[in-house]
Amino acid sequence: MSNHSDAANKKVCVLLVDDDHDVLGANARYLRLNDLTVVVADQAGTAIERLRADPVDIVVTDLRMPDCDGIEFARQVREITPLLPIVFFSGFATVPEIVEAMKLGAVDFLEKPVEPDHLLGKIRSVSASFRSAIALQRQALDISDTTVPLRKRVRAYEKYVIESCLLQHNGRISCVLETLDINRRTLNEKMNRLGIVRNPV
Amino acid sequence: MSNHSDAANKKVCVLLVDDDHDVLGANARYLRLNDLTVVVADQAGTAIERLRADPVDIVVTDLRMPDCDGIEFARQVREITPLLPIVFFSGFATVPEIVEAMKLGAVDFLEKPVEPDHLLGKIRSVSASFRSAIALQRQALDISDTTVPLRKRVRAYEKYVIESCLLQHNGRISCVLETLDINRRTLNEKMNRLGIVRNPV
DNA sequence: GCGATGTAGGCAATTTATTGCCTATAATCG
DNA sequence: CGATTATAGGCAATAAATTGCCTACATCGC
Repeated sequence: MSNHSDAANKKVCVLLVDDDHDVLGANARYLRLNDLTVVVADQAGTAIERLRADPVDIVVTDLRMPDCDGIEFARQVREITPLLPIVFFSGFATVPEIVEAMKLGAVDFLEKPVEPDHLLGKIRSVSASFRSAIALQRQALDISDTTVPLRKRVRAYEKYVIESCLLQHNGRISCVLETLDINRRTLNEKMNRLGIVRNPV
Repeated sequence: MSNHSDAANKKVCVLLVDDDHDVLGANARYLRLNDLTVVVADQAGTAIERLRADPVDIVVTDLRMPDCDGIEFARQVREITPLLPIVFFSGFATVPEIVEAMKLGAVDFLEKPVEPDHLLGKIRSVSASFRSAIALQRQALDISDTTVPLRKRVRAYEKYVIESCLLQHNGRISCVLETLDINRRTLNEKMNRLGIVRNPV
């Protein structure tokens, strides 16, 4: 679908999550008309599956979902892809929810109802300007108040470092070995353990 | 006094901005009792003056102020000190306000009324993470040129997480154990390995 | 003083991670 | 085609981290 190998004419691929089927359908249609690839899901579980199945460039999700709250969903997304930009929208959001979402690296927070056109603009600007140092920094440095095992945090951090490094060197393992000053066998083991997928260069 | 190390001796300096004099006074008193230096201001203009006059380590401000809104204030702060951590609090904040505040680099957003104790914990954790943030940033996020071993990065990150957590819970080991979901012996070992000093509570 | 609480650390068993050696599999080049 | 390069992974030795058990020490309230 969204083949990452050809940067020039690659379509931006959006994972759109909303439990309201009408809104979901309408937005998806509008985005597709505007030359985006759209993967839809009407709940968090499905969205995570889709995410595992197919790499996307940005996640746009409702904060309120029937099967799982958006913050928890964002955490799961972060475990799979620590770098993926997430845009939230919601009709009723509390202050801690918004703050937590932003800390989890949300790039924006829209209020319902979301204008399709506004959404499109947001997606375009985000996918264009993503990879701001601040976003990465926040994500890596954030310490939340909640109970998150140190083990888990360290794993997430390690994954993030390795993935960033991979991205930076276009998936060239030998460069990562050198940059991170690490034994090849160790890197292999870590990537397996952390579930880092090797995308073909 | 004499039982503190050099690093611990340096008091954290807080710029506290609130137009409610009673709350301002009460919070300032509480923070001072807990060994922080507090500079107060009851409006944005004065706060900016204070900021220019005297370097502070963290700004804690109301979002609503008589002479200027908090977002505009944060912009002015950013012009003077682009990296200074800002914590907002407010009773009525809109979604765009919170999002904008977080984008301007707010490190947190508290809801009024703010518990003095909660505020203290927040300030300590923020100033701690900020202190190590620069070092960590160099090691962890400056992926580009230098070869920084993954090992070293992970160590720095672990140290940073533990230290922040310690500060956030005012040095109470048992809380850290719970928050980080870690065995006591393991934490002890890690702290020794990473050279984390236990400052007396 | 005495017991309760919170903490540190020695020791040793166990688990987990690292890594060298060797082989295998693609892909690419000449 | 064969040689070269880049990579993955099995196996096993070794190194390091985790953690339970036990002891010790300080502090605090009674």
